[in-house]
Amino acid sequence: MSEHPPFAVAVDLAIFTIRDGALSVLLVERGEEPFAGSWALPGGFVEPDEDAEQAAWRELREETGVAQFDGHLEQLRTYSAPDRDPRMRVVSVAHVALAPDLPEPQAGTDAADARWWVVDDLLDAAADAPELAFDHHQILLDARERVRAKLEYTTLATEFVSEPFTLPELRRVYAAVWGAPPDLGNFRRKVLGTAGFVIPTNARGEATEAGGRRALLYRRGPAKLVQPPMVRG
Amino acid sequence: MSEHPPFAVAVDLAIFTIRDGALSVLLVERGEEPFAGSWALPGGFVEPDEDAEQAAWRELREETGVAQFDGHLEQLRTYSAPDRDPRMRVVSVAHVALAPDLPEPQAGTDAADARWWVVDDLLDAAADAPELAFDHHQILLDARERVRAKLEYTTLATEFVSEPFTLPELRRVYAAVWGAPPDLGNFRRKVLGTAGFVIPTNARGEATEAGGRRALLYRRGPAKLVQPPMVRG
DNA sequence: TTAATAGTGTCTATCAGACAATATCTA
DNA sequence: TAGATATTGTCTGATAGACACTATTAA
Repeated sequence: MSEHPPFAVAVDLAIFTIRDGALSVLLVERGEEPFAGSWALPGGFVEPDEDAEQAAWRELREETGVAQFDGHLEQLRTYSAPDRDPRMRVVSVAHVALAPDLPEPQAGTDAADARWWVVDDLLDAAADAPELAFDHHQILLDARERVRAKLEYTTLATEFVSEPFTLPELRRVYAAVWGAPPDLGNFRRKVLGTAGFVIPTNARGEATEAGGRRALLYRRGPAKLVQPPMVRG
Repeated sequence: MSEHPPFAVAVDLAIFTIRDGALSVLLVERGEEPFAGSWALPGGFVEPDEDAEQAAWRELREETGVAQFDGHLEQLRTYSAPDRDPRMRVVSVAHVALAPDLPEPQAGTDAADARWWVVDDLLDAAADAPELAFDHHQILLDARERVRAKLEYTTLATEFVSEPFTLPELRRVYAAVWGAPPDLGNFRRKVLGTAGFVIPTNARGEATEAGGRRALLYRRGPAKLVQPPMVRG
């Protein structure tokens, strides 16, 4: 057995939400070197008495400023290229978080600024999109693909909406993540035909200024999987 | 930003193959503390100049004794409980590897012994199944589930057979991983109906002592996904 | 009344599940 | 020829895709 050189272990988070109909991610502007002034995924080092998931939950609360975060968090994968951090050897356990529309974030102690970005603007080459620090561009790519894929075969989309919610709201989640809305009738058939996807209530949603029929309200059901999967348009 | 305490970063491997019709995994008997005498997944520490995947490939070659390993390797997930190694803080990036029937392994420098185990015997409570070291029972559980799931929507099963192979051979891979064989006719229709899953050759397989028609031989195709997925029996 | 949004119904091509029939091989 | 294995064919119920139609609401 060889020696085991010292590493630092960090967590990075791709925190997604739907804002104005677009899949958005929280970025922080780094206040310190390396990459001072660059935008990066929020994250931090794992403490001696916690595992990576606990560290991710802690960072999530710190960065969003939400004490009672009720969204979804899961491990994505680990990034460990030797030169990914110029300071020293840092291995990052990346995570993906989903949440209903969150408030504008507060800049943390080590971040100069923090704001929501439209994911497609960051990844699909928009004019004013910043380069991301470290390997965070790749992490964000992988994270978006994870979310896109999971909407197909899980009920994870409900984590993007606050309860109670309407089916048109839920459908707009799919539209935002996939880039195009699934067929209206087929979408309703799939969601309502999957036992435990949503639980109906008797209430109806708010009236909008534009008019139109008021939609029925639902809550999240216990089902986690959708089988057979929905197909990406 | 807080301090970043030193960690050791390791890789552990769940190396799967099909032996005698059963999904099998390579375990090593530990020769050193902690868990001396216990069986464990092969693994080792990440070196300063390599990333986790390179370390996994290196360990794979060392443990299987195969210089030219032509199977599949992918990252599973990272295990980081603070007390998972009693010596010190070790974070392990677990990987899954698939390969056609491999030779009996040689015990490495730090392993007292190495052998193949039937996975279901280890996980589904057989009488003589050993307790695994560290959190390797959980890792093996997660690894098996990853393989089971990926057979549904990918062509990964072909990584378990040597080229050229027959469809009955490929079907026995599904039987071993899922516990029951998929329907004969429907399986053939699915495999042959998925463009690029397998590439036909003109040759036929060897004759068996039991007799019977000789099966046609195929090679792996370029397709990686199966859509819609096969359904687990 | 009109425009906008929500919800329901229907037709059809496709396909998975089940299972039967035929072909080819060795002993 | 008999037994074993491989390959092909067929019937049917379920369902996804496409799209038309009805219902409800605000301006």
